[in-house]
Amino acid sequence: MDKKKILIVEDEADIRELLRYHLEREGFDVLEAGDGPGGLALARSERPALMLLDVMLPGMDGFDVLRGLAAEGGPVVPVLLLTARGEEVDRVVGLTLGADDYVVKPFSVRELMLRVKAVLRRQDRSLSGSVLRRGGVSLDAERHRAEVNGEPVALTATEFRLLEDLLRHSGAVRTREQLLNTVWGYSFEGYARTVDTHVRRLRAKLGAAADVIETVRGVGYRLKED
Amino acid sequence: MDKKKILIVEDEADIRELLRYHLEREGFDVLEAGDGPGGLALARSERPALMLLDVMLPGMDGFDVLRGLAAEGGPVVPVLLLTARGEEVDRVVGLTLGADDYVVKPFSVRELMLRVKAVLRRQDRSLSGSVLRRGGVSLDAERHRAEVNGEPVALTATEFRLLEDLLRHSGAVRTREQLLNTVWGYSFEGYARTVDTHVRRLRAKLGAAADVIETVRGVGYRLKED
DNA sequence: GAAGGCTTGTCACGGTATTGTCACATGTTC
DNA sequence: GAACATGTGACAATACCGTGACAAGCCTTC
Repeated sequence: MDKKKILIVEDEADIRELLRYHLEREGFDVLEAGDGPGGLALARSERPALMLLDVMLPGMDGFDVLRGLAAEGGPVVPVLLLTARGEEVDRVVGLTLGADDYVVKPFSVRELMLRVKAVLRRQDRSLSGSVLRRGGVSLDAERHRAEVNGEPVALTATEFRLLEDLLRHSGAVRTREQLLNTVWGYSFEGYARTVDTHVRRLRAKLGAAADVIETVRGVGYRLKED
Repeated sequence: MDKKKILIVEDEADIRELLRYHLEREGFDVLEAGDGPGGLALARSERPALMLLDVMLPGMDGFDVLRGLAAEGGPVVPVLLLTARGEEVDRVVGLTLGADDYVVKPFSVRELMLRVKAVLRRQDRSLSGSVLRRGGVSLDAERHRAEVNGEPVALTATEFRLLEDLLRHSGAVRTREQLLNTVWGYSFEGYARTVDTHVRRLRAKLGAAADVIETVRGVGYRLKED
């Protein structure tokens, strides 16, 4: 799972543009639909991680879209509603129909982004427990604690994210490129072999369990399977 | 155990409807009142497990209701306050007057439900009241009071909310972003390092117990585990 | 409503842990 | 052994956090 997909359903092109700009800057993949039926179709085919849904749409409005989603029964698409100010009743109906949250227009971009992340975080958390294990290594993302054979190990922020990424992809090879993108962020432009150095430091701190990180020559690194 | 009763005191019928819908879906018995006196009467006669109380009510407002409850002396009814955005002062007054928690409107339904359950859980667990503890630090949300090794400590509103958030997530790392979102609110647009300053002030006031707040370099802050 | 104190958000500074990069050593593949 | 990939040690730049200071806002008090 790389970039998360976010679907914007909004009839005003300006606002779509604005949202796309900011969402992409945050590292999301953006899909757009200008009306209800288009939005439903994309939600169905692309299964976005989140849908930003305008209530006021010509023809099939936001509520109809929500009903359409509910009618399908399949995996739920989280929805963040965009409502115009003062549409009190609307937000009530919307939340009743299964939206996860809503933002009132005109919204501050910053606030919207925060809510987007909040909804996604909730989603993530409900999916995966926060303690990762493999071999003698365990890592608690929420508490930001790492242990080797029960002994706590002090990792720096980068080392922690690196180990977390490897653990989340246990058994799969991670190329230096992939690691740079997820651990360092999409905007990092640097020496690919920086990864090597951090792997080294991580191995040193893991001590006895250093060999859980395998080198895959010519490709990248991988966490040893059980 | 039969269903728990929850009383909604709120003048807007839409919102009552919304809350009833979701609460019943979660398996609660729902009672409604459209004004303060009605709410008080129902609280008295039905002894609900929890009361969702809007602050802005015509005539007798939420605070008056809280005072009314306090005046009775009898078994306490837990209260979750619904306040409008920006009524900062209200929160403090409300918590001082004995509310257990508050939610800022416009709220996300999911968040509200989580808080409802949190308050009920707290109630179940500790008949002794909603006191959070860790190390030598104890914090009584109901009375808005904090103690270190039995000695009362005077905290400002922000310090209190900060410590409360950390205590509620004991052991988990809270990033500056998360803290800004929950302690300061989504609409706060400001310097992330404001958090640092408040942590510093909090630590200073905690004196001997200052080290219960751990710094997790590159990530955020965390409350020390036992 | 003026004065003063308290609270709060920002900022700049400085020490320090962390981080990225490089040069070179070592290892692997053919 | 050549060509290439990864490991290692060292080092300078950077990021990060704690701290002191300050101004604006707010509340209380007179």
